[in-house]
Amino acid sequence: MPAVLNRADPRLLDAERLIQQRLGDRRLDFDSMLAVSNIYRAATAVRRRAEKGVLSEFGLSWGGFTTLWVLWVWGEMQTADLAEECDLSKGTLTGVVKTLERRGFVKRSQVASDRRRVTVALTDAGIDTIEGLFPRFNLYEGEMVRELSITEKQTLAELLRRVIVTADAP
Amino acid sequence: MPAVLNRADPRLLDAERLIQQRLGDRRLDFDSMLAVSNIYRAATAVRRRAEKGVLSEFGLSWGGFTTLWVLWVWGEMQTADLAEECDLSKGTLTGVVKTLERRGFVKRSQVASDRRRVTVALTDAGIDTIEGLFPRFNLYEGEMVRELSITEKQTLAELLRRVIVTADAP
DNA sequence: ATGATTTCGTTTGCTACCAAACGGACTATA
DNA sequence: TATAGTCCGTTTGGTAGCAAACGAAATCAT
Repeated sequence: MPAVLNRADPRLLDAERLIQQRLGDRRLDFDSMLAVSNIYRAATAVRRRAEKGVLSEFGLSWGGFTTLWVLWVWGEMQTADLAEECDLSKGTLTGVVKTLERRGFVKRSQVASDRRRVTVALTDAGIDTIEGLFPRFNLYEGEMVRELSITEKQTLAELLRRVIVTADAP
Repeated sequence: MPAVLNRADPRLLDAERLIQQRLGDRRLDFDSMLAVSNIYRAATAVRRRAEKGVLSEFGLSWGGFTTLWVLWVWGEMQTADLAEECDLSKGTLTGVVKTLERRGFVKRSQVASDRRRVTVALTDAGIDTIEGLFPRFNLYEGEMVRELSITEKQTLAELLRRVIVTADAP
């Protein structure tokens, strides 16, 4: 997990040796460690980059963008479905939607047939925003993986997909 | 980014078609989109799993664990170096260290030669914790990538490393 | 039907995270 | 040695994120 594990310098070997020393006889699964820690570091780097670049111009966080995007593609949704599709807890989604509502990007409506339920939909301003933003965001995504060939992007996505399935399994 | 993009069902095609429809004539870099969104989803899944499993038993967050781990491997460090190695802003690190200090895992010391500076070191309790925790955490890491061969783990780590370098570049 | 249970979204209390502002401590230039 | 500038870690103010508690609404069981 620390930055040093990915530097192409002798400290990497130092780090591995130090870790093994701390561990004594216990065995160390270095390949798994590096794979998992790189997933996390890549996600952090990619998210920070997006939020500082494209997203900040539109006053959106990563979660806010995701929510807007899902609503744009799928249209008006009930909050429970929206939370699942955005991979957020329902409590978190309440807050994200509240922020988006304050910014004027979405609106809530109560469902007549079941008054516990609430749907969320984009406003016109929300539609304008996501339509202006998404092409730029997609370019940014391309930038983030510009060192990878198409095949490598697909490999990366597929390997990650298998990790997601494993980690999400009950 | 939404969950549906990774389901092996016709909705994936629906999603791609819907997105393209919303985009009109603008081109869509689907491979990059899927690669980037899977990085983020995998990181979230893996982190959640760790925090609900291994880490919760020790009362640690992901960031708290990382900090403990770095201090264990490298020994006492100044906060600026620690923040960089843990990939956290200095403000965030202050909070994480504060929490770890409250739990009795680390202690701070002022540097005599420069009284602005502060070092952080593990306490005995912190050492016991990380020594008990790390082998379990490494097993968990193996679990998260158990569907991948050794070669695939290395490929994944290498592809991600290239993304990290790109995203971290100024 | 009515009481108990379940199912909604929201609220609450907490940690995490960042950027920017801050104040104390060092340093360089005069 | 002043004093202006720089460099520390901390604080502040904001969003994000979760789990658990909550109140209202629907449904189930009797």
